[in-house]
Amino acid sequence: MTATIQDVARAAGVSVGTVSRAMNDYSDISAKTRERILEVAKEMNYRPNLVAKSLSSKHSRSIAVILSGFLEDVMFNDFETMLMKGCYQFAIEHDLDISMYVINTKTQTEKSYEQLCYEHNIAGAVIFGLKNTDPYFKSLEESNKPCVTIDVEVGGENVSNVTNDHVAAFDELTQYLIDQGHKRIALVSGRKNAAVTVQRFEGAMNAMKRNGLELPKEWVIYTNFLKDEADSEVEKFLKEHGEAGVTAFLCMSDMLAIGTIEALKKSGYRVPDDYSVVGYDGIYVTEHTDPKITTVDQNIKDKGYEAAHLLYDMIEGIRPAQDLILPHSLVIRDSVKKV
Amino acid sequence: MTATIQDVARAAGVSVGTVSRAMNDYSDISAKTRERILEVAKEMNYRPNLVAKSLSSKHSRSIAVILSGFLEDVMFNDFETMLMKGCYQFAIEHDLDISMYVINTKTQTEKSYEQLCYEHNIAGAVIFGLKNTDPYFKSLEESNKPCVTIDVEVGGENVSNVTNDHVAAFDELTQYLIDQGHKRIALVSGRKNAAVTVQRFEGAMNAMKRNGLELPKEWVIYTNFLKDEADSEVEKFLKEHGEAGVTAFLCMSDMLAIGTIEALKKSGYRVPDDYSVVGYDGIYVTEHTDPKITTVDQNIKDKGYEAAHLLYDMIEGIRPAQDLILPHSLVIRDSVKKV
DNA sequence: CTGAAAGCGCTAACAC
DNA sequence: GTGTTAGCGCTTTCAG
Repeated sequence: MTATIQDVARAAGVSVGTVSRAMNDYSDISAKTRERILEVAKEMNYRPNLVAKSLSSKHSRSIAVILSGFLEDVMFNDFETMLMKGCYQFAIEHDLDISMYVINTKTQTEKSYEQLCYEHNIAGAVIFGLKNTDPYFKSLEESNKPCVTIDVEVGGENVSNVTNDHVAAFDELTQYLIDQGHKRIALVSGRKNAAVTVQRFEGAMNAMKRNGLELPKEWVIYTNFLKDEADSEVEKFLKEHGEAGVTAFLCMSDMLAIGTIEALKKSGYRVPDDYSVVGYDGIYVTEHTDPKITTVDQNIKDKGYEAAHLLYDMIEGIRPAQDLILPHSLVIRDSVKKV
Repeated sequence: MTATIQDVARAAGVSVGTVSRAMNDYSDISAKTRERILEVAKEMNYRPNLVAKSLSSKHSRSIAVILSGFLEDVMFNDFETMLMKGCYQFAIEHDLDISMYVINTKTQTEKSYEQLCYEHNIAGAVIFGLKNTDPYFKSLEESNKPCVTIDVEVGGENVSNVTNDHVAAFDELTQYLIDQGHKRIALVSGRKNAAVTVQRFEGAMNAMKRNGLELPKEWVIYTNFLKDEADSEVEKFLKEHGEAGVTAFLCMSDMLAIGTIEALKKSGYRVPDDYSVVGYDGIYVTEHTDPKITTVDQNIKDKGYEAAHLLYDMIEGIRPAQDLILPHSLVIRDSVKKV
């Protein structure tokens, strides 16, 4: 069995209180005793029980990454993984305890965010994958525990949002396509009412209008951000609109771009020779597809890192809840042809 | 603030002990009071504090997924994600609390597995990504907390291993390639001393020898299981050995197969027309690459599920530590040409 | 500076 | 059946 604070106190010939003071680097203890206790603790391989610690102190150095829809979604891609990496990176650098929990629409109704935090003595969480139809969406607003959402604006005293200027970014991406001479552009869209979809749509429209272009309804291809859907829907689109249709596909995510490219290849077309395709997100694989995909890089890992950072600052009272808009950058690669 | 057991007791006009009995569904309590207490608890939105619970009861319904190398490895692919999904799936179905922790070589030296469990009052863990050079590798053996490793045999009273018969599976895969008429086969290998590499190598050799084939040293391409390495190494290989070389690439993982195909395409070859390629693992993307990759499906999600299952049974004393060998299946798709 | 003691929220004997 | 009470391992007053 692992040594407890009692064991260390006994071995060092001091009280548990003193050991606690030594372990937590308090000032009201003589350097000499601290040294000695630390020595003894090390020898005994003592590790404070985090659980007891947080129970007793009522505040914890534990944060969480909460994933919504992890088990439901067919695919979980680089995006979420990179975001997690960023969070874990920050946590490890700052000696925070971090763990990942999974929720779904059902568990959200059973247990509020605050209760989840309370159950595990978690100081706060970064939440991914929340849909605007999820129960948490409203309950977060009244939460006393700080949290940071990604790309989804919830509102409330204790909730921050880390995002990008998706409107501007998608505008840039669209403009790039236009600058390359594309006038007839299909939009491969994500879930109709998702916040990110709405923003990106707005960006696309801004660019199109500015350039006097139109986006007919039938050129908008809706998906739930799933690659396979892009694949099948684009295939269908090609059959319906044929060669005379568009010259480029503007995709709301990289996964959709990958699906689109698959559909195009399957139908016997070459990218970018026959059709140009652009993605959005900047996930790892876009650098390794054929062709390499032109996309908007969201610096996803940084996004995770900054989300954890902001959460930490909120917990410590350093920064208030806020919307953090991170920079993005257009990454030009090989999936667009100048026409 | 969230209600405590005290609050519920007071509101229901009973003692905390009784509330505890009601909440935990003990038998020595009248149905009537139980009902009433549950009612009150529900109304108050009471949720027991798991932390206090495990601290007091000394056993917890919390398990963990521990990832080694999550932050170091350039890529974290479908494989680990599917494994996690399986674990979380089991946990959720069985009302276990599950969370994910990340370790690396450094943190492994600072804190043993047992200490990590102790710190968080975790009953046990499924551990992924352990390298045979990692500090945990030895320390797990003496652990009192049960754990389940994936594809890596550690040994010890409390450690199980969930794996596949990689020797047989890789033998089958190789045999398939041979059956399709391939005699000159390059092996795209993983990390030289990794357990999985050794096993797969053995499988390949078994099949080759049985068929009177040779595997010259220069046809073995070593990587660290990274796609990009496969890409660059295979490209190099093609330059060195040219057209007259091999007719097929036998890859130790799907990611390596993807990298290999990329290299082949980049060098102007078609798959499977010019070269055949097979992968191993059965990750999601192999179904959606161009061409679809012939591979060995490990049923990765099941693997995660069964790992969590076994862990649970070990914790509950239902099953002892053991090596669980799960079935695999050859999935024939489009990346191999009959020659 | 250090020890003693109360208490975090809960469980698990032990009484009655 | 139910209440009472002693901890679980730790932090944090409060004395001295």
